[in-house]
Amino acid sequence: MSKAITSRSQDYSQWYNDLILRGGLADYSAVRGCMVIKPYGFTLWENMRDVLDRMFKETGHQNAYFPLFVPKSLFEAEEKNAEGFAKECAVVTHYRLKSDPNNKGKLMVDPEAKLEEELVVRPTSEAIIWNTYKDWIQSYRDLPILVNQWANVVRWEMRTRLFLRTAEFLWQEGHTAHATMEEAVEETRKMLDVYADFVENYMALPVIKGVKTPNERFAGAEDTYCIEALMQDGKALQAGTSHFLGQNFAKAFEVKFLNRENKQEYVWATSWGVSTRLIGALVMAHSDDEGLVLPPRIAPLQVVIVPIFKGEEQKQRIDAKVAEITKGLKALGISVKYDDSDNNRPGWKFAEYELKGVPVRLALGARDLEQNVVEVARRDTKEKQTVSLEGIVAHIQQLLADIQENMYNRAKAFQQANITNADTWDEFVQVLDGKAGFVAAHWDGTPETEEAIKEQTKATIRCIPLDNTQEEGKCILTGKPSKERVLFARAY
RNA sequence: CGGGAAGUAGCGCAGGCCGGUAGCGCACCUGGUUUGGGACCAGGGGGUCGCAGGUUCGAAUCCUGUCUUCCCGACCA
Repeated sequence: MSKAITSRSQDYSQWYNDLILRGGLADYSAVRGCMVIKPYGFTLWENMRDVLDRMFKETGHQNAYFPLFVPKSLFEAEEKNAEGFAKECAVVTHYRLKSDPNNKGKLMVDPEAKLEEELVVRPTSEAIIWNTYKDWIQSYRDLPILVNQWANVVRWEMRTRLFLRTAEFLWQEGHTAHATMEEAVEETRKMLDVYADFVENYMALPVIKGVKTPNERFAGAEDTYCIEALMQDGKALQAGTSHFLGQNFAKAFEVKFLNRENKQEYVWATSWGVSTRLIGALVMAHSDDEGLVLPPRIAPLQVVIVPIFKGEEQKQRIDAKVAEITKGLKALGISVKYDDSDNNRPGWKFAEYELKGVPVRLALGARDLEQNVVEVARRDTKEKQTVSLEGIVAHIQQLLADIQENMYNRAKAFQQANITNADTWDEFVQVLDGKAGFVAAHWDGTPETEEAIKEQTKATIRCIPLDNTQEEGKCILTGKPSKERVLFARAY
């Protein structure tokens, strides 16, 4: 393994790839656009998943599972949704292979095993789920339905990037059904808040909650809410979405319920999701030129202990002390690894665990034992401190909390410093090409203007912030009147 | 899907123009010495040269196709 990873200033994209691969999160696979998530990366995902799953359950949701395959006729029922995804769908057309008579030892698709109806590999599950909900819902007493599923989906992307955009990815998709519009809207907003809470408090990543413009809206939704995060290179990344689907799917799939007045009504719907893309966001937001920097609350490994010793006698004394510390940490639910492997020396281990983003590293040697201290290094600031072994467990617990907070504060300061107002077209372009980040500017509210700005600058409207201050202004492109600024950025 | 680059041992690369015994560094294995920021010595193992065709007495090398990855565009979470 060579020493250095590509630095951010040298090549940001390569830096990102290096971190994923060398940090042990994922690998490329033999399948185009699909990656292998390695144990270290998957543990990270599991940690994120566990927290979210708990949050979903606390807000009244239950998990269920729906098929991977969606019959084409169901898929196309909600036209806007179908059209939106049509270009990137994998389709199953046959159900059998056979030996190739012209090519010994090889297989071919059996032309006689063509499916009556093609199956779309789900790019999202609204269709199959709403087709199912039709059977679950008769009266208002059956509502609401609050269901989430953890699943894989496939979107046949032209250009893929590890975690950010892969052909297959893991996610969760919540699909809820409600008796009233108000309740569905409330659900949409509630889950957006859950996402923001999770991303900010567990991933230490500040986000802006907003609503998408019609151009950026989910296909088939009435309103798409989002949380937008800012990466270190000044590009924005959509970290989660929550959709108010109105009655679009209920109408497409004839899902009606009998209300208290004994009248048939269409059901109101929401859907919401976050994906393994969040891992990409995490990497790009916090990490540095030495490797990953992972927030303690979701890090696969929170503490690593490296022994430094001469001879077996010293090693045994260190082992005994480490066992004590480890026991104390585990009792507090802190994950810890004692790396006493003999094939690498301490310096190598230091570099390795920095690359992997382990929040806290302890180095314990004979000298430390004599003085009853230990060297504590924190990954976020790379500071090293010699700390008394008395109360070390409590110290580490506090340090993990400090790191979590510091990472959030640092990212928050970066985000705040990179939201720039622009009042003229020149200013707008200058900011985008210079410091980048979010540009808060007036827009006349038309899709045409949004499209024109996108064509000229590659910047899109990331969102209209929910808590937006209202102020009179003029559209930076057309000069037409506007009542509020919207957030533009170049985005992943 | 267009434009560029690349694929040779687990990783990073040389060899390729000019066809003729497949190499180097790191990693790995064994033994020993080591251990406070990517250790050292000695010995050793490992490769259908991405894959499939073709040219040739002979192909990592030449030709054709194909797959995968990276970078840049159009499309998207």
